[in-house]
Amino acid sequence: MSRPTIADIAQRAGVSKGAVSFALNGRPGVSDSTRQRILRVAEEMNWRPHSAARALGGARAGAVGLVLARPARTIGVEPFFAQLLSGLQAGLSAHAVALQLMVVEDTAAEVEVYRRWASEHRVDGFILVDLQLRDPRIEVLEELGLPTVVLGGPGRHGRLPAVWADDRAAMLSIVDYLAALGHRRIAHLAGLPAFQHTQRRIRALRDASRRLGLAEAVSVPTDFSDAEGAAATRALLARSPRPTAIVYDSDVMAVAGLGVAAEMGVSVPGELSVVSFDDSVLARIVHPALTALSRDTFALGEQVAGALLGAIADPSSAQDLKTATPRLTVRESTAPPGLGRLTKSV
Amino acid sequence: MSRPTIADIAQRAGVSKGAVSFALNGRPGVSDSTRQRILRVAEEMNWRPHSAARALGGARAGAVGLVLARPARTIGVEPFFAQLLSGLQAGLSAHAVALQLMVVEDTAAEVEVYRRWASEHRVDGFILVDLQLRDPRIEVLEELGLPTVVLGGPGRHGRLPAVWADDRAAMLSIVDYLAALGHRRIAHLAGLPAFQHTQRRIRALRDASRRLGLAEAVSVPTDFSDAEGAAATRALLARSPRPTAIVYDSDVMAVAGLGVAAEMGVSVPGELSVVSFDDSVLARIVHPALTALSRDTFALGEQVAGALLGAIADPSSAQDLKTATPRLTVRESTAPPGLGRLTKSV
DNA sequence: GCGATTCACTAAACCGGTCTAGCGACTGGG
DNA sequence: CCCAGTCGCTAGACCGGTTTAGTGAATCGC
Repeated sequence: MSRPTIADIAQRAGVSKGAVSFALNGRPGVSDSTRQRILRVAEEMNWRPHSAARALGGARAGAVGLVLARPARTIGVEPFFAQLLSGLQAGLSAHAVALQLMVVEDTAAEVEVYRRWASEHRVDGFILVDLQLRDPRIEVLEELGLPTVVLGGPGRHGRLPAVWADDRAAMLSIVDYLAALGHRRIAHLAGLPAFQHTQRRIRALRDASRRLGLAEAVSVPTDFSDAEGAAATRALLARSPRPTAIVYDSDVMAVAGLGVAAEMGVSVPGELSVVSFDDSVLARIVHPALTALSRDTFALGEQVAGALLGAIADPSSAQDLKTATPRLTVRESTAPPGLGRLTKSV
Repeated sequence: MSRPTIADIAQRAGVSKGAVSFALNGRPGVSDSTRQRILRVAEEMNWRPHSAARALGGARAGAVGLVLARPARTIGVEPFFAQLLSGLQAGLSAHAVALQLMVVEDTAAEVEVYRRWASEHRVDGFILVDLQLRDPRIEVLEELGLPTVVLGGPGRHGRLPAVWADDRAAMLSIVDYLAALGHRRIAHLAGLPAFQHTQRRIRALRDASRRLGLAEAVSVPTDFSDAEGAAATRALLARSPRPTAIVYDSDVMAVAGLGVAAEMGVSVPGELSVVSFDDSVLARIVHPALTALSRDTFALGEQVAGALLGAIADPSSAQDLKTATPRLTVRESTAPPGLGRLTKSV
C-alpha cells in the first residue's frame, strides 16, 4: 500500500473515520483504550497526514510566507538576510512549520504573490520586511486578513504587529562613542532612502550631531551594494576636510570602504575610523576587524518566527515586540582621530 | 463573498463545475465561446485556485523542497548557499513554483523531513545538496519516488539525475596556475571530509602535485568555519618550510586566512599566495582582493531549478547535466613566491 | 424505576477542486 | 436514412481529511 489514509486505519482498527480523526488529533470523543489502539495501528501503518486534505478542510496550511522584492542576485550578498533566514527557520521548524520563500522583482509583484498565496491557502501568515516610507503592502496584508508580522519599526505599519529593534538608540550610541573618542566630522553611508530604517538612522545621526555640537553629519544614500559603498567612500575621502569617521549601514559596504581607504592610503583606524551598523563574520574576519553594531540577527529571526506563530494561534494576542537594542562591539577599526598622522610625524 | 469557488463561477456562468474546470485549465471539452465566457466570469469574480484542493486531487503541490542539514547559524555565513538560493528562486518563480526551505540538525532529521513532505504531498520534488561519501539520503529519495535533482557529482548518486561542475578540472587549473608562477609548496584548506566534493578536490590536488613534481600537497580538513580556517592557517604558516601558497575551499576561510597572515606578518601575495575555491563579493572587497574560482553559483541554482522542473514534468527525461567548469579569476592575492622577501631586502 | 444526561462512537456532509462516464445533439459516411 | 462517431456539456464520484448530527448504551439523579 502506497500511503495509508485514515480510512485504512479505521478499517484495520475496526472503527469509523471520525473516531480515527478524533484519536489522532487528541480531542475528546473516543475512550482512552480505543485511542491507544488507533494510535498503535496508525504507528504500525506509518500514517502521515495529507497536508492538502487538512488544508482543504479549512485547517492550517503549515507554512508561512516570506516574499522579498529585491534583485535575486543581491540576496546572496547580504549576510543579514541569510542570518535572518536561519533564525526564522530555527523558530519555525521547532513547530514543524515550513517557510515558503519567494524572491520577486518589485513591490507590485510582491503584492501579487501575497494575494495569490493567501487565496490559495498556501500559507497561514506572512513576514513583512524592508518596510518602506509609505508602504502599499501594509494595506493589502491588512485586507487579506492573514496574520502578519512586520520586521521593523517603530513607525507606520497599520494594525500589523511588529518586531523591532531600537535603531535610533543604536545610532545614538555609535555617535556618542565616536564623539567621546574626539571625532567631530562623522559621515554616514546610508542604505536605500525609501526604507523607513534608513530615514530613522539618518535622523538619529543628525539629531545626535546637533546635540553634541558636531559638524553637520552628512548621510549619503546608497543601494547597499559594495560598488556604491566604494564609490561613495571615495567621494567622501576626497573632500576637504575629510570626515574622520564613517558609519556604514551594512557590513558589505563597510568592508568595501575599508578597501577604498587602503587604496587611497588612508590608514584605518589612524586617519579614519570605520563603524558598521551590521555585524557578521565579515566584520570579524577582515583586517582591521570592524567595530560593529551587534544585532543578533539570528535571534531576531527566531523572535519574528515566534511572534508570527503566536499571531497565527491567536490573532487577538498580537502586539509589538521590541527586541534588545543592538550593542556596539568595539574592534580594531576605531580610534581617536588624527592618531595616524601623529604616529607618522613622530 | 469571501472567496469564489468554481461552483460559484459555474452558477454565474450557467454551466457545470466540470465545464469551468475544463475552461480554466485550457483543456478540451468546452467550446471556445463558452470558454471565453467562463474565463470572463472567473476574472470578474477574481477567482484563484485553492492549492490544497488541487493537491488533494493528486495534482501538483506547486512547490519543491530543499532541506539543509547544517547548524542553522552557519547558513547565513556561507555566501555560496545564499547565492544558490537566489538562483533557485529565480528559476522556480519564473514557473510560479515556490521553494520550501527547512534547516535541520542532522542527516537523520533531514531524511525524516523528506519522508514527511513526500507523504504529505507538500512538494513535487527535492533538491539534494552536500553529497556525502556514502549518502544514506539517496536510497530514501529513490524509494520515495519523487523527482529529485542532486547538486554535485560526478559520482555515486544512484539513479538520481545530477547537476554538477567539474571540480577536478577546476582544482587542476588552480594548481597549474600556481605551479606556473613558481610555487612548489602548495597547501589546501579543505572542507568537511565527509563531502564528496572535498575528497574530489583533495585527490585532484594530490594528482596534480605528483604530475608537476611539486612537494606533496597537504590538505587540511575543516568544518568550513572562519574559526577553523584561521586556526589551520596559523598551523600551516608555523611550519618550516612553510607553504608559499594556500588554496581555500571557501571564501570565508580564505578571508580568515588573510587575516591570520597579516597578524603573523606574512605579506600577501609577497610571501604567501592565497586562492579561494569560491568567489563572491567577499573575495572582491577584501584587501588584497582574492584570486578566486568563479563559479556562477546563481546560474547554478537556476540550472538546478530548471533540471528539477524538467524532471517533474517528465521524470523519464531526467539526466545528468554538466555545468560550465569554474574559471580562475586572478586578482591581487597571488604572485610568484619569494617576491615579498625580495622587495623587502632591496 | 424511570426520564434525563452523558459517553463512545458512526454515518455522512463538507472543503474545492479534478476527472470520468454518460447523454443528447449534430455530423459524416455509406 | 440510419448508424457510428464526435462534440459540448452535465452529473457525480473522488481525493483525505474534519466536523456535525445522530444513535444506542450506560450512568445519573431523585
